[in-house]
Amino acid sequence: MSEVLYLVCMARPRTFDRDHVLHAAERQFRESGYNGTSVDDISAATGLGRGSLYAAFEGKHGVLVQAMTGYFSRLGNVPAKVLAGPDDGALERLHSYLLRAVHGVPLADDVPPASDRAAAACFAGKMALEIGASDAEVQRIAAECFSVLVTAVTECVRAAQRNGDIDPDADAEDLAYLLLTVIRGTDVVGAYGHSPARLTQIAESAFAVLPRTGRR
Amino acid sequence: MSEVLYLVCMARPRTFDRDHVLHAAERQFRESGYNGTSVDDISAATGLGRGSLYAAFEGKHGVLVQAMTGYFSRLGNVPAKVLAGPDDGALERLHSYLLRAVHGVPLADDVPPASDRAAAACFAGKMALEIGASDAEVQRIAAECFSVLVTAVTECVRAAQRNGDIDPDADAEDLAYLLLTVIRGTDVVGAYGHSPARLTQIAESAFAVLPRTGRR
DNA sequence: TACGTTATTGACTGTTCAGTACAAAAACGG
DNA sequence: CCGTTTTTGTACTGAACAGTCAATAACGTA
Repeated sequence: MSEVLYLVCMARPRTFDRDHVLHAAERQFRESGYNGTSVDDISAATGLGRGSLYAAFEGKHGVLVQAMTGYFSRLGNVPAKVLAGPDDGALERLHSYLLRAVHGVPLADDVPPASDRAAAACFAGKMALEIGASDAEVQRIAAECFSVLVTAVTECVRAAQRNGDIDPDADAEDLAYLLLTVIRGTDVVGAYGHSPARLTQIAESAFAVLPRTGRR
Repeated sequence: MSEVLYLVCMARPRTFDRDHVLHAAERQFRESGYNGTSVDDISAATGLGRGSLYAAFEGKHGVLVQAMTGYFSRLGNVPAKVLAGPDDGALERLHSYLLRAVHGVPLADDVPPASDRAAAACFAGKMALEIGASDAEVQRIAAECFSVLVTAVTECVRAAQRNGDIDPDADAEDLAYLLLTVIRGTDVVGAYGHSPARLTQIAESAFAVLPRTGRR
C-alpha cells in the first residue's frame, strides 16, 4: 500500500466549543433531569448532531459525567475565592455567601442571580439525588464538589473564630456541614415552590443562629 | 332476549390492597426516580398487571400522584403526633424528631430506622426536585406535605418557647423552616454518600445552635 | 490539485416506552 | 348452576429511545 506515514497532517477541526456544549447540556439535564433528557434533547440543546456527540463524548452518560466535571471545574473554586480573605471580614463573607448561595449556587462573577429555580439548585446535588444511588461515578463527582465546599466554608468559619466573631469552642467543620446542608436544603424547599424571599429568610435564620462569641 | 334485569348483582372484588400496591410503587419510584421507572417496573414491583394498573389508577402519572397522596396520608400526621405534647418536653421532642428525621423521614412506629439511604429521603421532596418544576400537581402535593411539617415543628418550637427553653424573641416559624431545611438538606448530603454518623452530627449541630433562653 | 485525517451529518437499527384493546377467568347474588 | 360485572394477563401499537454507521465535508500538507 502507499501508506507514506503522514504523521504531521491536520484534519478537519471541530467547529464547536467543548465547554460551551457541556454547559448547554448541563442546562438541559438541570431542566429535565437525567432520565428525563433524551439524546435528541441534548442534541437540540447543544446544536450538535448525534454522531458528534458520540464521537466527542461517550454517549449520554459520558455527556453527563463530563458536564458535571465541567461544572465542577467552572464553579468549584468560586466559593473558596469568595470566602477567602482576612479574618476581619470572614463573618460578613460567610453571611454574603449564604445569601447568594441559596439563590443560585456558587455564583460566578458574570452569572446573573439565577434565571429560575431549576437553574439555581446545585447541579451535582440534583444529579446525585436522582441517580447517585445507582451511579457511583456521578455520586463520586458530586461528593467531590461538596467536599471542596466544606473545606472552603470550614476555613472561613475558622477565620471568623480567630477574629472573635464565632464561638471558638464550636467545631468549625460541623458548622460548615450544617450551613452547607441548609444551602442544599433550600434547593429542595425551592422545588416545593417557595418564594425567593422565603429562601432568603432561611439563609438569614441560619446565619443568625450561628454561635457567636461571648453570648453564653 | 332474556334479560331479566338482575339489578342487584355483585361482581368480582379486587384481590389487591390498594394501599399496599401504592406503597410498593412508592418504593420503586424512590429507587429509580419517576422517569427512571417504567410501567413494567411498577407492574413487577406491585405484582399487578398493566390492565389492572390502568383500571385502578390512571397510568404512570396517576400511580405517582396517588402514591404521593398515600404517602402523605400515611405519614403526614406522624410528625404532628410525635411533636405534640406538654410544653415541658417540647425541646426534647424536637431534638428526638430531628435525629430521627434525618435518617428516615416521618418514621412510623413500626417502620425500621431506614433500610437504605434511598428509602430515607423524603419521597415528596425527591419527586418535587426531579419533576416538580414541570409538574404542578406533584409540586402541589409535595408543598402540602412540607406545609404540614412546618406547622407541626412551628407549634413545637412555640411550646419550647413557652417553657423557657428557646429564646422567646426568635420567630418560631423561621426556626421551623430552618430546621426542616436542614432535614431536607440531609437528603441531598446523604445522596453524596456521607455516613449516617455524619448526618446525625449535622442534626445535632442544628439542634445545638438553636437560640436558647438567657444565653445572650 | 490530490491525499490523509478527522469532524460532521442524517439516516438506520433494534429495543423499550406508555398506553390501549380484548379475551379469558374469577367471584359474587340469585 | 346462571348471569353479570370486574379483574387480570397478554398481545398489540405507534412513538421515542440509545446507540451505530457510512457518506460527506473541511482542513494541513505535499
